[in-house]
Amino acid sequence: MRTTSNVVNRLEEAGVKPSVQRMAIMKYLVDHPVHPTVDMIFHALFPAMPTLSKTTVYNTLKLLSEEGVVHSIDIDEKNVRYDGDISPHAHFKCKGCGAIIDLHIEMPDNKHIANFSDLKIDECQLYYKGYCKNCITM
Amino acid sequence: MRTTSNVVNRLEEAGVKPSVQRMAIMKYLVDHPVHPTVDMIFHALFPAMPTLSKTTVYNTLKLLSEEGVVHSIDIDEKNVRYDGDISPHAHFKCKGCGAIIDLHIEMPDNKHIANFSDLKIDECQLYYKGYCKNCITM
DNA sequence: CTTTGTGCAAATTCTTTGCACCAAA
DNA sequence: TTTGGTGCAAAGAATTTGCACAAAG
Repeated sequence: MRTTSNVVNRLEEAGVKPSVQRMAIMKYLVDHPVHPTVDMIFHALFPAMPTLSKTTVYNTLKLLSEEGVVHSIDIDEKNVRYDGDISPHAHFKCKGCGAIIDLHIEMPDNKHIANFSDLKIDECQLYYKGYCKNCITM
Repeated sequence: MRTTSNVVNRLEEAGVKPSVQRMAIMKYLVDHPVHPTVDMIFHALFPAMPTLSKTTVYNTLKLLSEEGVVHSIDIDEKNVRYDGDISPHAHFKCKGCGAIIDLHIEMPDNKHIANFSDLKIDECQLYYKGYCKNCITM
């Protein structure tokens, strides 16, 4: 299957051993670009993997985001969200339904901040909040 | 005192009754633009206000941010930060010392997203992470 | 009085930790 | 074996909730 080999590659390239659990979590993220929470991932995988523990999901996502294989997203005050798409893009959160949507717009240029040269910037997150199509009318 | 009357004005303009506690919290935010957590605010005010409860700090900040008097900042995974400066600006978080610094740079133009016209955007947050001057060398 | 704000204590929720067991090299 | 991964149960930390009391008009 296409995704599976991609997933193995992405893990191995980052020096992460592709265990069954790690591959399942990574594959889930790639196949479900909805920026799921730990809980969502756990409940999605549990039926097919009844020995999976939430601790492992936490451990894995922590490892993967430290290694840069996935991104963690703090757009939601309540839970951390995870994104398997690490290309630069912004996010929009609907305050009505809670959905988090990718915005593939141009990200701000870090050179703008060359002035603030006493900072070493290595991450940038751009978040928008408002209401999506379905929630505007309500 | 300058700040106090400003604080009263900002609360009243938003239709928030200026109780002693609310004024103290608002004044603290304006006078200490370090994007404090609930806990920091509580511990700063408690000595002079021994009956203050953390619940009231939570209640007040929730109310103030709902009314747009302050901004809540999700740059830190662990605790929500609050900002009394509601002018548009970006934030930088040092991954070394944890400091959160204002970046008064131009914010991205929402018109860029006019294409995504099926979204009603009413908030924008721009976060940078990295290392500050003092933490780069370590 | 009546409404609104405050604050204690308990409950909830998300996340981390300690430790024992399992698996792969 | 030895190292690293997994998972349970417990701990920890941040925030919310329920309810009684206090304050203000």
